[in-house]
Amino acid sequence: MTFGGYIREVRERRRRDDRTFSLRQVAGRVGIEPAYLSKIERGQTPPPSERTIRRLATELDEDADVLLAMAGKVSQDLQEIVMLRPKLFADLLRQLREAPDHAVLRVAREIRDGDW
Amino acid sequence: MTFGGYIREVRERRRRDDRTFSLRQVAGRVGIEPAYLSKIERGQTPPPSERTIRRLATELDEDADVLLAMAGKVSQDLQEIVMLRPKLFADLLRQLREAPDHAVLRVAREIRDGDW
DNA sequence: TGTAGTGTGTAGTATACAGTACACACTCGA
DNA sequence: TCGAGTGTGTACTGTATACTACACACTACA
Repeated sequence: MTFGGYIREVRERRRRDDRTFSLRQVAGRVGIEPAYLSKIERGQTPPPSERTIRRLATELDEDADVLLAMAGKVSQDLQEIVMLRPKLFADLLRQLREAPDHAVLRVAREIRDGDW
Repeated sequence: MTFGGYIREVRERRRRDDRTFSLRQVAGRVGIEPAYLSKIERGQTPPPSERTIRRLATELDEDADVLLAMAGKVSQDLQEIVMLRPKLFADLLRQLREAPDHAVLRVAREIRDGDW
């Protein structure tokens, strides 16, 4: 699924029971030109900036990290986490690349439960 | 420590026992113009592309992920790992943001030992 | 003393990023 | 039927990215 196509799909779905989800009105609330959003949704222009994607996520009630991923981006705050301890997190991520979801989740849970 | 300053430091250190680590020769081997490397080392221009940073890392025998971090970047391959399962890894990284190194290391070890 | 090698100053370039601005044709309810 | 609202085509803009090209002054040593 492409970024633009997904945005269009979600927007039109929400529009069915809320008329304010027209392309023009969403663009207005997000703070971009309608023509630009139109091009984004049809994939005629690459996905917008992180800032704009975040606003779209809020507006459409979608997960920002997922939208960013579809746009080929990684959230700036996550990048900063990695950059603070690059070796540590680079190794960890490469270890976890192939690990199944449940293994990663367990890891997260263990850490959260704070048995440091 | 800035990216450029660090590169200069490492290069000059290596140069002490290997004359081929002059700015010009390193630039030549890395495939960029000497004037450009000079500006990078003095911070007169922002750090170069990931590709060029990787070559510098190889040439200077430094860790690419660490150099990239100093340059304010995160390796593309790591970004791709996150983008494949954005929610999963976004949550994990935010959980681990404050976790001490040893806790993260233990997690990595457990995963590596494959008790999925 | 000249020439090979050193670092640096200045100017310029191609490409991508992240949009704006405005006009156009269409539709649909009052 | 007309006017408000809809999506889209075209043209343009400012800024950042990632460099190249060339000339210059200095040093070192043969």
